[in-house]
Amino acid sequence: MPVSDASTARSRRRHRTEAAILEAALDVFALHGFRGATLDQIAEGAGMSKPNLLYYFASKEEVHARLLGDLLDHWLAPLRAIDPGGEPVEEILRYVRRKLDMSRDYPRESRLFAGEIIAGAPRISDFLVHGLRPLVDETVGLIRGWTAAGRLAPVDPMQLIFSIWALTQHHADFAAQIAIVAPGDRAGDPGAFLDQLYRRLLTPEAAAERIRAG
Amino acid sequence: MPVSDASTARSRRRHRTEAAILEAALDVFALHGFRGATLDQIAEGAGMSKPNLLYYFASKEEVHARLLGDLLDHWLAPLRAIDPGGEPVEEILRYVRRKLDMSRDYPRESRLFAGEIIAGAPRISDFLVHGLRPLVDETVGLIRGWTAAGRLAPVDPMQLIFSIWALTQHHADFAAQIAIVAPGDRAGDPGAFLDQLYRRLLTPEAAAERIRAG
DNA sequence: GCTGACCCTGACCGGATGGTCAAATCAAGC
DNA sequence: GCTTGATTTGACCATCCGGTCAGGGTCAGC
Repeated sequence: MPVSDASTARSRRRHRTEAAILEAALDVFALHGFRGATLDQIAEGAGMSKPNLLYYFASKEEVHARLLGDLLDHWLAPLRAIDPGGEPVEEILRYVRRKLDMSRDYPRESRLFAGEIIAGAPRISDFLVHGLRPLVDETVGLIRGWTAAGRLAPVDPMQLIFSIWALTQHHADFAAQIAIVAPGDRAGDPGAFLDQLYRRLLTPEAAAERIRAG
Repeated sequence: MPVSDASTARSRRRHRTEAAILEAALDVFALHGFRGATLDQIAEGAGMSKPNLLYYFASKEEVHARLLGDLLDHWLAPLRAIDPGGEPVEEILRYVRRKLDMSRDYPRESRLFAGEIIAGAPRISDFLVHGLRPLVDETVGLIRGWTAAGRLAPVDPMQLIFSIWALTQHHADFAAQIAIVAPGDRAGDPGAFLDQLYRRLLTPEAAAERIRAG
């Protein structure tokens, strides 16, 4: 197992170095966007020289593409996790919670994505067209079905999805603003608020009355 | 009135040139952020040479600062327009509508602001601290009063304000994503959706009944 | 048609930026 | 300890960037 061992040890080492580069690159790209980021800054953040960084990644674009690729894999998971067989309101609330968790746990990824969209999505339009759109279409159909069955209050499904994206990503993308306007504990709990908001919006009238009567 | 005429004619001409520069600069800054924007690109967009641009503005920072200054004046207006003497739900819905109108009519300004926040708000923290925060605090107090008087369903006021910002700005900041995921008429009407959403959330009657139901 | 202030630009500068290269260093197998 | 391939970097390059400067054009007032 000499060759195999050596190769895996090397590959592990290589993997760690790449991870350090991607980590530093995420900081810089999330803060300044693709054009505003510099390889020198990324290399410094990763604790190495610029030529060494370019030994692991062929170009600035490649680093950026790798980050986006890794990110977009995660991006669709919460949408996919919606269970068509579940209770509609609870399924959507679960989706909201997952999205909010992602914003809390991966704020830089969220900002990277936001920056890319603001810049006109030049590098991720393929993902949006062939990855996100079909899944959204599917989910829109699912929501329409739920609404038609009276298990969900009648809402515009597309707008509903957009609203969830907006409300959850906001906490990551605009963290700097939130930290200034509502420093410390004054911000309240986004999770509880969103739960309340979507429960009120989505609970069908019949169910609401049943609860009222119950 | 020779001198006066000449001076106003010149000032008018100067004003037009500055406007052309700011117009082009808004395009570029909104798309690529401060660091990603270049003076050459702005000058080309404004149809002039870079040195001429720098004849009107001393530096890249000055162009950017001017854009932000002009923008931030507009930014607070909708919040200020909330009438403490009005009907709570309608006042907040009016605020939502105004914010949504701004996102529709000034999407580049919205993206400029968003990019600045994502970048850590290095150039607008003063505005956030001394302009936005006090006004938000005031509005939070107003909402608390309304809630205490039973004229508004009990909601976290700060979270309510954040949600309005998120939901309205989203349509400008993420326009590229929306255009791809829901091209053409499939997007529905954001105004109607937000109206429905906030009416359900804020109308106190619903809250009372929900509490009754326990 | 001369003057003087304003407007505009080509050429240029110093420094940053993405990327290359040859040489030095390191780690692992013998 | 020697070899070999993977890793790392200082020096360098072409280009771009923000900004300067000297000079030329424009135009209103005389």
